[in-house]
Amino acid sequence: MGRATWFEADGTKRGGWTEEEDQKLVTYINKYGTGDWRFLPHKAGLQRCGKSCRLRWLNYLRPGVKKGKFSPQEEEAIINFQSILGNRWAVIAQQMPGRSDNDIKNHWNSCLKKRLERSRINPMSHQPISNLAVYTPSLNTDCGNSSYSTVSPSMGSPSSSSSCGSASLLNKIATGISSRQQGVDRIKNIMSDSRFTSNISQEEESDESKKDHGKDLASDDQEDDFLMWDEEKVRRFMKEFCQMDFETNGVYSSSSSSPYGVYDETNLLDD
DNA sequence: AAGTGAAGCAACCGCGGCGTT
DNA sequence: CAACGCCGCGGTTGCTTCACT
Repeated sequence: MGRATWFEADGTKRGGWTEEEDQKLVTYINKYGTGDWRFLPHKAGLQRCGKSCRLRWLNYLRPGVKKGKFSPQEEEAIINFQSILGNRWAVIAQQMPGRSDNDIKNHWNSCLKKRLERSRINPMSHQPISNLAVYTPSLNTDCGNSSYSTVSPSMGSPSSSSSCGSASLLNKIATGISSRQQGVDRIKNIMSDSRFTSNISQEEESDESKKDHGKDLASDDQEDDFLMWDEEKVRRFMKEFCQMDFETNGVYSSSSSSPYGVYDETNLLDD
């Protein structure tokens, strides 16, 4: 599979990788490590750009990278994480050892997203699709559960964003703002749960006692913090999140055998 | 058996963040 | 503090394979 190979004007090779190239890259990295991607291709004897080498290594050649089909548990986990974190594939990948962000992203875009849509669940909001929500975004008056309702207010008038005529821009707006805002909204709900609030706030208190926080966990400041969470913080959150029961909006089941999360997608996975 | 569309996978592109100068 | 360059990330594209008609 993959793309046909071709050469740029400067002699850089593009497209699909050969076994020989893979071998060269693996041999070099095993010996010298990744280091500076700029010079790595030249040193490894490859006519590739550093970016291409990096991608190939991270998504395919890196030790421990898991190939093949996603298990139902993994799919469940992806849906779970996506509902909370949005399209932050790198963060999601960190929670799923062996899977690359590219792999997860591909699987979401090519399979899981469509599966949710077939089941009439909005893959952005993870809420059941209603005709009202789909066709009348500007009429949505609920408290931000729909992606549309989160896009419009923060971006000015809906017409201003759609009038640019760029599907790519609209996608960006939708995924960047709505999914993250959706995540923030959900996080706020979760954080308002006393169990979570007490657990996390205690840890925050001890971890960062030097800092003069004193902020409410559900405040706007906390939203901004959430958007910048590092791996450790996300991991901690996911740990808490996965231990919790949700009866809030019917999206989550009260229990799950999954090691990853609690999203009830049984009927979807059987699809 | 041939045609066609969907699904899956690999890789490229462009942008934003961050470190360095 | 602005300019620059590199890296990482997310979106998108292109190719192959598979399933169905």
